[in-house]
Amino acid sequence: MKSANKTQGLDPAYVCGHKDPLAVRELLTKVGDKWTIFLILALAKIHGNRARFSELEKSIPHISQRMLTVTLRNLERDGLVIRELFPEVPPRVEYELTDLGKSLLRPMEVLFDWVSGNWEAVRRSQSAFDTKKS
Amino acid sequence: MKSANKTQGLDPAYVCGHKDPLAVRELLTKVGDKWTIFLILALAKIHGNRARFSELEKSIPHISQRMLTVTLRNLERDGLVIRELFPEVPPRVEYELTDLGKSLLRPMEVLFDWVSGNWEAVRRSQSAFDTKKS
DNA sequence: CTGTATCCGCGTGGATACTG
DNA sequence: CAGTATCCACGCGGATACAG
Repeated sequence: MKSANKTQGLDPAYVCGHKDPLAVRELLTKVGDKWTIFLILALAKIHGNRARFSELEKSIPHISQRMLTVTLRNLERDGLVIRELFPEVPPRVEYELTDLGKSLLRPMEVLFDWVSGNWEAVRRSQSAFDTKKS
Repeated sequence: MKSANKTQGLDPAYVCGHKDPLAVRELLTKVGDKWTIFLILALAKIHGNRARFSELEKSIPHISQRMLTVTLRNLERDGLVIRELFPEVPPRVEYELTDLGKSLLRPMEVLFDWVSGNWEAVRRSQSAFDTKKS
């Protein structure tokens, strides 16, 4: 199958050395989405892997109702959260992280912590770069 | 690891409990970008935190020349990579991860590994979801 | 309270052509 | 080789209105 795709002794496409590179890239795009990250983290920490729609909305400043709904639907479809509807008046809906969703928690936290700890350094670098260019 | 819990019991906006929530969200969007992730990982592994333009292009299937250039410029501006031009004919340009860039390596790998290890489970969940809905 | 539906402006990014 | 410059199609996502 892959007999002669060596350039200098290493696979040039090693990063995508998967059965389905497109699927990997697609999923990577999804889990890297800012609303997805905020949602996973919020869902985990508000009470403990479980929260209702309105709580999530309050916990994630500036997210539109549309994006909250859309992102939650995608997470449900991807098997990362479970949606539970309580037929009350007024209606109540709770979302809970699945085991798969919980397993994504660590990667999200790691990424979020890096951003939290380094955004100021990045900002300084940007300023220096822009100054040098002007 | 639970760095965001520096606030009292239950801050509804704990996720954005930073001096500049907008900056954090913005940077999170950038480091979550698929081309950024592939680029950081490729840069680190081709030879060892250093590679030239054409090598990166080969290592990241389907990336356009434009996006490679744009992403590299942003990474340089953010202080994650350093660009070094060798005035030869033909010209040669090498990019190298800075210390800040290297510190982002682990988060990227963690996220990438999760995707690599779970995209099939996600795909199955999607199929089940779609079947149930149709 | 928890959505769904529609409109639509705007940024993202591919394709293409050209340059030092 | 390593870009830069344009054009422009497309989808993301905000705003708004409405519903169960």
